[in-house]
Amino acid sequence: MTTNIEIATAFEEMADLLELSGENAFRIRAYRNGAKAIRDSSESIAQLIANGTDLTTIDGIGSTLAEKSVVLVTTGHLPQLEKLRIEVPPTLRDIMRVPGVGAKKAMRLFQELQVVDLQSLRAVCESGLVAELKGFGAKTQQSILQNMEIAEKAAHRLMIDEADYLVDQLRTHMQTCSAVQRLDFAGSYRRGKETVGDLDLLVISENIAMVMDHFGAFPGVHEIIQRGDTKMSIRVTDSFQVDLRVVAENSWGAALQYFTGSKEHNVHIRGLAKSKGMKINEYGVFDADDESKWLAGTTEQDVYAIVGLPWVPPELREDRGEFETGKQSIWNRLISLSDIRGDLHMHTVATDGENTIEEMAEAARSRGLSYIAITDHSKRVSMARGLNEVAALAQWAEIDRINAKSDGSFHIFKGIECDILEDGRMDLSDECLAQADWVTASIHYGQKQPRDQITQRILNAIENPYVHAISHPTGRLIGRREAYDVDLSAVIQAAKKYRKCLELNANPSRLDLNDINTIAAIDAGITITINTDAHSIANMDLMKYGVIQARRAAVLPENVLNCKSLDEIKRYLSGQ
DNA sequence: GCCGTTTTCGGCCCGACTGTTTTCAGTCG
Repeated sequence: MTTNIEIATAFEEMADLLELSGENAFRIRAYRNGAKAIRDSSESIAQLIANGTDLTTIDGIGSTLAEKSVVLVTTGHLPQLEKLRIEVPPTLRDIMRVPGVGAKKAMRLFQELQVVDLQSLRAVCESGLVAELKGFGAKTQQSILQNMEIAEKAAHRLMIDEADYLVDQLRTHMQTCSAVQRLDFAGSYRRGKETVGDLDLLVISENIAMVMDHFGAFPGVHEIIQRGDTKMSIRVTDSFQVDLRVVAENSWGAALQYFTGSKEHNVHIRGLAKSKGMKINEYGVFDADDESKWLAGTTEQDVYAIVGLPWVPPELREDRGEFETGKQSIWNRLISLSDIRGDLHMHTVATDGENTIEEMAEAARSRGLSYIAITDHSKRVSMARGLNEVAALAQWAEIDRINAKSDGSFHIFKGIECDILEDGRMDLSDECLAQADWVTASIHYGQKQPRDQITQRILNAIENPYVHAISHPTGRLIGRREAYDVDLSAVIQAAKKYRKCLELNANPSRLDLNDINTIAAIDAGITITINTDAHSIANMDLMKYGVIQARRAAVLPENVLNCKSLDEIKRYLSGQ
């Protein structure tokens, strides 16, 4: 079955190839918008088509893209795309990824120097032919050569915890500059995206030169890409770009709003302003008829208020419905880290963890939690010395002894991360699982199985009366491994029917469920868990990344099982 | 190509920086 990602990818390629052909810019944008709408859709487009749903009801999909979607899903081919691929070499898209080379330059390089890919681009740069092209010049040729490495490394993005580390370093460095009056990080980092392609640093200062000098002296700086009157960009190690923007005090809110994005969110809000006779840029909100008339911009709240919106939490600024009235009343109740009362997925030295049960419990207690579940691996995960029935029962007996010594303010639940075997059975017997307080089921092996088989395995686990939750339900590892081919809507429906939980795994390399799948789960009325899957005490600090991901799906505390108090969750687990 | 509380045509977000120009095009975010 054609996935949403496959359809979106086809439309994105259409957009790129149309852009190379010099098509109308708005037509290109329509393809990109359509691709985003499909990528962001929590429902399977192929399924919608199979159900006979009219795709033009999706915002951004008109009659043309709807028809092309149907053709692609039903035949597996998109004739227009295949025709474009003949007219324009698809490998020119790689050239467009070189910073400084867009569609126009790429197409001229192709037409005048027969450049078709990065390799031939390098050749014509090194032979000096590019510098002789009208409008290119020696500097352009030189910068293309320098930037090719970045394109060859293929869009290196930082995971959210790596970005966090870099932000800390930059913040510490910039705070020692006396000219900095205020600073914050905007962009996708502020929106809490699971990976970050660059960082946007915003500063208020009256001495721009001093701030820029200080920025350029950041110890990790690799190269200064550009430096203008208000904007400067550096590259830090591993080709990662950091942008600095220095703004005046009364533009702070407008600039923070502008640079937080997303691009789609900003396009939407500026269109909204325009329809109300106003213009928004990074300096403020202005009267469209008299642009000298400044209306707002000191705070983000002011910017949103003047176009008739409440302040939008950054995590929700993706143009996924945040402008619709009716969705906004819950924003002040979005989940935050302090709502988390427990952690229901973690490992100990009994399998592949680094700490003992008591150490994990003490670490959780010191982080303000009132309960944990110890969920070591089951025997199938032999690499981690997974527990068999006897070992599991022994561990639970030990947990009973530890709990018996407790004053009752903190509780350790007897849990297991039980493998869902390749043949669809659970790794431990029902008799054993029945004695656990908490069973979370996972797939670790047979991840390449076909869709029906993988889906059926997870459905089996959901139907098992002793299983409470499914861990990392799609198995993806960000940047390393794709999700397994699972029919998640079937999983969600089953979880709904059997009142089971789905996990949002907070580990930054998992964050699984992702934001879109979490939206789908919450919309279906599923209770999720947000767990660290900690293999050490230090890993318990990863909870915040799961919470950020949940906020991106507008999750409220009542949607999350481990936001329940200890008494509440005891009642829940005893089935009352 | 999409869209509509200015609705079936005529719009579609906006500005900084660079390199190449001699007033601007291309790229980027």
